[in-house]
Amino acid sequence: MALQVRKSKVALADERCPIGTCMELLGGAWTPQVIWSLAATPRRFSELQIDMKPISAKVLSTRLRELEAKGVVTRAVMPTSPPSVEYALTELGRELVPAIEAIAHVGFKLKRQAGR
Amino acid sequence: MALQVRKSKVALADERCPIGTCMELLGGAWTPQVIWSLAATPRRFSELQIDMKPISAKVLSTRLRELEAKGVVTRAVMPTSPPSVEYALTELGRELVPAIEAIAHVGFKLKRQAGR
DNA sequence: CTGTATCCTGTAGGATACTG
DNA sequence: CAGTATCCTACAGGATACAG
Repeated sequence: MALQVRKSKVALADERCPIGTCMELLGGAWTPQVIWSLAATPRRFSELQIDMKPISAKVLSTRLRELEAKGVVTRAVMPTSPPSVEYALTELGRELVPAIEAIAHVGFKLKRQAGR
Repeated sequence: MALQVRKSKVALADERCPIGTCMELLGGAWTPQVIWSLAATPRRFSELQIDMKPISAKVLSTRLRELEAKGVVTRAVMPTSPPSVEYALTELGRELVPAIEAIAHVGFKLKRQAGR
């Protein structure tokens, strides 16, 4: 599975469409799931990997770096041995949660209707 | 700009994550914007092109076909000359609107904060 | 007006292997 | 544990041209 967001010649964040502005943040494969996982509680790298089973380390790493660069998540290295790293949502990240929840809500509803 | 959704070996709609289920519907470049445009009122092909200025006819067409196949939009050919076609959201499509609105809301908020 | 058919390209992201 | 480095491929989607 994968979700990509590609920039085109025209900015995703068109002046007239606020959707692009937000999609820039939650675009990219697994991004909504990452935020969803972090919404409940801060998590470590390996925990996120487990949350999203088939995600590759590379992609998870990439996503986390992107989100960190965008100010959506924070990365905190715990001085333990072996080292562990905690990722958490920033305030900006929390603003995205309602949107993710709306998406998850629809998904949940669809799955219920879909059969089981 | 562009938004892609790619299927991987693992179903996007994982049993444990409802997000994938919903993202399957609004994945793909421009898909959220298409639904957003149709949310207000049914629209014709060329109107949608105008709404999303830089979208190519091919992609818009592709998106609309996908959404139609998924039961998100309906396509109605009006027997006029020249022919015009009206696209509208189905009931399923309307279920997606709150999620899109949540996304748009965040986007709008971010843009306001972002400067102007 | 409403598309469809081609062609072409970048790039996202999966696999795998390796590091501190 | 928490990544990074490569390599590789599929495929999304942009342009363009044409069609009913």
